[in-house]
Amino acid sequence: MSIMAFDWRIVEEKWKEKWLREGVFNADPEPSRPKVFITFPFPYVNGRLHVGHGFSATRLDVYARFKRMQGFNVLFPFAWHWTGEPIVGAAERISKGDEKIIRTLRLIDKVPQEEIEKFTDPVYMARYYMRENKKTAIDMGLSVDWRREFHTSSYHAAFSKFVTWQFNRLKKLGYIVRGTHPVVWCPHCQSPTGDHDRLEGEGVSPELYTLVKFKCNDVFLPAATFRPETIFGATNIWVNPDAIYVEAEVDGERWIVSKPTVLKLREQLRRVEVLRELKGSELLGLMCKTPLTNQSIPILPAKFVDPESGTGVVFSVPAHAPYDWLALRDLKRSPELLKGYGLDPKIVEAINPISIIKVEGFGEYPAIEVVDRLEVKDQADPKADEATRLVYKKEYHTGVMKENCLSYSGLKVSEAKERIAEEMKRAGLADQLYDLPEKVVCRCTTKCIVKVLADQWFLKYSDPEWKAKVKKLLSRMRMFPEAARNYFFEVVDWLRDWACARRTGLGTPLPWDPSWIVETLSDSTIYMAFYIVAKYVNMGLLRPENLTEEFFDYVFLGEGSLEEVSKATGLSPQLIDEVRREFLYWYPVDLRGSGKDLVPNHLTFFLFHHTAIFPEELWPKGIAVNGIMMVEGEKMSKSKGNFVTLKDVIEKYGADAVRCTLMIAAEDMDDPDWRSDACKDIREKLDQVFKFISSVASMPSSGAAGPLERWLLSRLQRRVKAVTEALEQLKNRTALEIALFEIWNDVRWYLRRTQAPCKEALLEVARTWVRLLAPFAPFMCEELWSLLGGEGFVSKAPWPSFNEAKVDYFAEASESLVQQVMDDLREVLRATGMAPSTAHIYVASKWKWDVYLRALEASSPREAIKVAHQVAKELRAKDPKIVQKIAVEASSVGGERREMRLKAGRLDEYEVLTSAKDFLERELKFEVKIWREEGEKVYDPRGRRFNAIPYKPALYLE
RNA sequence: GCGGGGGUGGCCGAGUCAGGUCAAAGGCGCAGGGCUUAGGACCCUGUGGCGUAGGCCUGCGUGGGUUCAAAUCCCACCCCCCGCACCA
Repeated sequence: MSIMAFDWRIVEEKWKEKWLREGVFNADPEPSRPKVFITFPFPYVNGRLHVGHGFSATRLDVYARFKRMQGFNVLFPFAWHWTGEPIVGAAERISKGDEKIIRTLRLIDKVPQEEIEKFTDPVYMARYYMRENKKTAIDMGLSVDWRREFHTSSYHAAFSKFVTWQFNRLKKLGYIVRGTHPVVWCPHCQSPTGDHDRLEGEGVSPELYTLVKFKCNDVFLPAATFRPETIFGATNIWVNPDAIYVEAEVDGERWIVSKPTVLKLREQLRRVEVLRELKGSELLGLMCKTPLTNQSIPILPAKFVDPESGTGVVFSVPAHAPYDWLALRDLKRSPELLKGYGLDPKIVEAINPISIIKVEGFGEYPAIEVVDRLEVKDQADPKADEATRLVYKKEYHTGVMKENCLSYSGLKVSEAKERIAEEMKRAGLADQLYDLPEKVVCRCTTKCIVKVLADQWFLKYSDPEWKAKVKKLLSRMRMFPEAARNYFFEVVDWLRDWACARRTGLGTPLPWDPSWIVETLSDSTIYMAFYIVAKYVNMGLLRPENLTEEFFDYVFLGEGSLEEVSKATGLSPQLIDEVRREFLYWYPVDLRGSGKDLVPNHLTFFLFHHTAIFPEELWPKGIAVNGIMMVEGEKMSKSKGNFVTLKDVIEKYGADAVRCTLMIAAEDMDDPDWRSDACKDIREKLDQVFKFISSVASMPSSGAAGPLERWLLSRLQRRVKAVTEALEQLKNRTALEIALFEIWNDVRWYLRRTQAPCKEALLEVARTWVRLLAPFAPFMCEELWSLLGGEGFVSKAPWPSFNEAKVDYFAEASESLVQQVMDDLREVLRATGMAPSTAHIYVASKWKWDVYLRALEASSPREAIKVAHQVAKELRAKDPKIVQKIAVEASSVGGERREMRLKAGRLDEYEVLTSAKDFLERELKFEVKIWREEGEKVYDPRGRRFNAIPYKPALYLE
């Protein structure tokens, strides 16, 4: 093969086929070999795989390949997620001829028109993307055992049987409960409105308001509030005089609320019967009783009261709520307005704010102070919102209830709030209502409300004992990076019950109530166990009807006896036993990895379900969390049009280049950024490596091995060690940076230094290098491995092990001296601007080395100086200034370099530099003369030689 | 608001846990030179400022502090990104 002709298209095609044909990545139990079971969350099949998938999956694939080369029996399976709504939704939109989605499919996913037409069938669409994405995964070089492939939902009978077993099990264990739950709801679509289905109000979720009930004659006015603790400061009630209110029977009690409140209450499972409508103004002037304190307060008009928000009834706390103070002030300022409503201005004049909360940095009336400070004009001024937030925040965090708050006096506001709400509700003085703090509009343009769904099925993630188990697991798992562990702990604490069934979409019916479908995140928590079963299903040895409850109980949990299970399933005991043993071989999962966006949901659910169902020894061993893919510095999205599919970039740059670009983009939880320029650069770099290594293979033998070769191989060993350590920690970026760039730099320096490259040494470098790169650029490395005469596949070649015997500190120290001298010479050239004809180099005399090496051993600079002078005295050195300099120089050396110099010991600098003389002259283009400081007849017109210190020879240029 | 992660040179990004190897790895970009018919690739040099001798000054979000010594340790503050649920 010519060294110029590296066609990655041919090479990738060739090895891809070989891997598949020979089943290189198929893995079966081998009890004598240690195993590693690595899983990637199956992708959803509503579109093509993108570079984000590529990043997460390649990271795991690199680890899988690394471990495989280390001799582990590695299983890396793959499957597809069909469960959920979006595919069905997309199919519907296509049926309706939605241009937007059709254009996206055509332009981004590049789906042929005739296929798009068939996407009106969601199952067809899922099949299409499953097929396409599998091709891409293979093209990408993922080292997958494809015999275990499957997909989810009822369209895969065997998988459905598995989920049925899982959910029956969870229910039996008491982890599934029934309950009610508030959701954002579109009254038109009659379904929950998720974030992605909204025109307005992204991120808004139902908030729980307390309804404080004020009795007015024989009816109640329930005022909605986030601040029930301020009830002690209530001076009046606000209603909007122009809004329509209703008097209604609510669960047997008579309430007055704004008209839109009726629908809200009904959707929150309240029985509401409207008795009459009335205008807000009709309520003005009536007197109400405050709960707890039983004070009489009037109902007054305020324009800021929104009938759409809460109940349209607000209680006024002018001391602590800016809006209330503003509305009150507005009334005080315009008595004529009151008269218009037939109210006596004296009522308002008599109202004074009541201070009930002590707050740091504020006086009696924080609301008034903030209104004044921000110069809020009136209740219509937008600045009133800011004032409200400010007071709320400050009082919530630092406020304490004053002595006029009954038994709540002295409590922190944050505590009082909870307790008052709770106790008033219990006493029937308050109620509750969910509402949206901001407007939410459905895609269908309908304004959303909160609906409380009754009798939903929940996974009881709130269960403290369940949480405790997960925490136990978390504290002992391997976690990459370590910072993710804390994140998980927080998520576990924060997690509430999860609605685990839905009415629509693809999926597996809930076993005990088939009108529901198991929700998409809930059917994907322990399916890694199914990879073991799937192999037998795909071989035709297991059929869906064999997969009974007894079968899974036995295979996964060891429950029941072989005979019984054999009878129940109609399978041979041998087969059942084989599956059981295979399961026990591969389980538990050693590593599962994905983006950090899956931490608060999928990855945590994965842990929950494992602790619920499996015995401790089968709980997962490790999780890897990575960052979120960016594209050219921006978040990737189909709507933005910056969506990068793996298929496209693999076709353009080749899988090896794509893999390396992704792997060098980020590690740990940092967000990788896809830049096509970077990929182009990597492509060129790989081509260059290929060219070099293939040239080594065809190089005529030459040059004997000497110090330079020892240096090269010593460096190589350091690289081996560093790459291995990085890969163990999934530090892909670090590992590839060393494997691709640092080794390249070493080789370059070697080739520059030597006039006669040594083939043996270069072959050793090449053979090692190819294996270090193989997890990252497997296609190219297979090709190179075979060019170098390597045995079998590089994918299964032994990983280079660090050979300490080849680390040569002396060679490395010598080489660093040469580099130091060259740098110093250049520095002088730069500073003086001269073009010398000769450079004289003077190496330090022996006694200076004695001083230097002793100073180098010292533990601190102070110590180094002390030791240096001591040694110098013993040696009767005359120049304390140079001794000082040696000590300072020695103590400024640290880390790896210090270790190297200590281990190298004394260098014969004269010898080293003499052998590098030709090199220096060649590089610097002037004559180089090397002298010993203590030599005779030394040419040294400026007496420079006395400045020489170890590793820093003195220089004289002329 | 709560929680998680961050702020380093033109850019990306190591270094921070165990203070001195740090004007700060590596990559990209840029500039000069070499090679070449030319361009690309490749190789060399430079890339904070100053400097006719290998040095000095300034510097790692801001302001203090500890230390012989701080990007690294302590305190306070500012800023940025990402989650916050029925959704894959």
